Amino acid sequence: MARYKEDQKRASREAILQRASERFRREGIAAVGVRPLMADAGLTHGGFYAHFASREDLVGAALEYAAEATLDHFREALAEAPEGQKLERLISTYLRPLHRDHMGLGCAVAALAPEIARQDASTRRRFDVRRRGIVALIAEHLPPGGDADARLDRASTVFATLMGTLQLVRIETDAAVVERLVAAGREAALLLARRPWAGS
Amino acid sequence: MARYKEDQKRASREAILQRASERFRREGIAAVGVRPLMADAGLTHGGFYAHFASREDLVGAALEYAAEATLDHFREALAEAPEGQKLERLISTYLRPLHRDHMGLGCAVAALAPEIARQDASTRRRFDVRRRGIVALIAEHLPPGGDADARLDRASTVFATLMGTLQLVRIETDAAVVERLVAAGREAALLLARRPWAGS
DNA sequence: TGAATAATATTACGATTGACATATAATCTG
DNA sequence: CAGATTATATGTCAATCGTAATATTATTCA
Repeated sequence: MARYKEDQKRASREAILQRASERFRREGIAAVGVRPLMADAGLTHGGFYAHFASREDLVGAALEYAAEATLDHFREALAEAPEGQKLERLISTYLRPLHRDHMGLGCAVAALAPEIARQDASTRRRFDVRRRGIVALIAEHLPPGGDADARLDRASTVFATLMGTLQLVRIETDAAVVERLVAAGREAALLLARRPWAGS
Repeated sequence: MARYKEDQKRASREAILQRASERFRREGIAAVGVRPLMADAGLTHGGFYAHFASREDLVGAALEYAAEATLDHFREALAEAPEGQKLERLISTYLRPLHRDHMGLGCAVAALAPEIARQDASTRRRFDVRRRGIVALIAEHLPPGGDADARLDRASTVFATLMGTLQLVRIETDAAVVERLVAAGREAALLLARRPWAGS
């Protein structure tokens, strides 16, 4: 049944997705064509349509892939943090220079949010499920209290602050200002996360 | 000296910039070519290089233009607000549906932050001056107290939260979730802006 | 071994890209 | 009106785009 080494096709698809998710984040979705992408994955462009129905389809799949990778990455960072410092670790990890300087390997929302907003609703929905995963991860590590919805709402604001700060920092050209922005962003995120719940 | 109606060239340049700043925000910088852009401005593509040294040069100028327009827009919104409600008005204006639904006319940072981050440092610097203007505008309307740097730092966190929230909302496909995100974002921005200054 | 099939390569399509050289048309000076 | 000059238009360049049809290579079953 299976000609070629088994899993050959799956491995190729995985390679394409891995490269696409990285290059989309680093260079932007619109800036990366099918041909250079396939070449980067060690293939020629002709075979592309054996793996994806269209470029649009690849974009959706690559966004899923990137979000999944981001989620795994932060889950690992959380697992390594001592109990009681999970939230600080998450925030520090998100804002650290390593993350800022490698857009291609970091948070897909921070790297692509406006471009994702321009995609069709169907593509956006493919990504959105995973984005909520990141918010849920933050919600899990908020101080106890509040109902599930309130916790998700608050986690969203923490995430918005972190993501917004990271994007501002990536634009900033003055290194001293970068330091101050990061410190202020971290402090703000912690404040939002730790304030008392509803009726004090 | 002046052949053609005077200011003809200036008017053309202005038209190109106006269209470019809008289409870049709506469609993304990488997605808009010189030719369709010139056609949109009622000109043909050949004359482009009489106005700009290169596409890259246009990008920088259009980013300046967009940031300037955004700044004017929010200055007007602030002028209309009654004293003592300036800050709420700024936050509400930033997060209202009109702004969310018209990316081409809204905040250039929210529409283009990651793409701006990918530009050369020189292009980034052209934009960054204006971005700080928006932050300064927020800083002016924070509660009294704190030194100038502290006020700018705090204003940056408020802006990061607003911008991050707007981007998340633009991705979200569920209308009910959008409402909740906006409410939570507004509340968070106000909280960050109004917390007491020194210790405690 | 040879036929069947699956994965990838080759080649090509029309359309579009940024850039530029040259031609046209519109305006003012004399 | 004549002539100089300026703004825009036309046409072209190689390169690249997404997509697809077809050819080639690699693998396994009979």
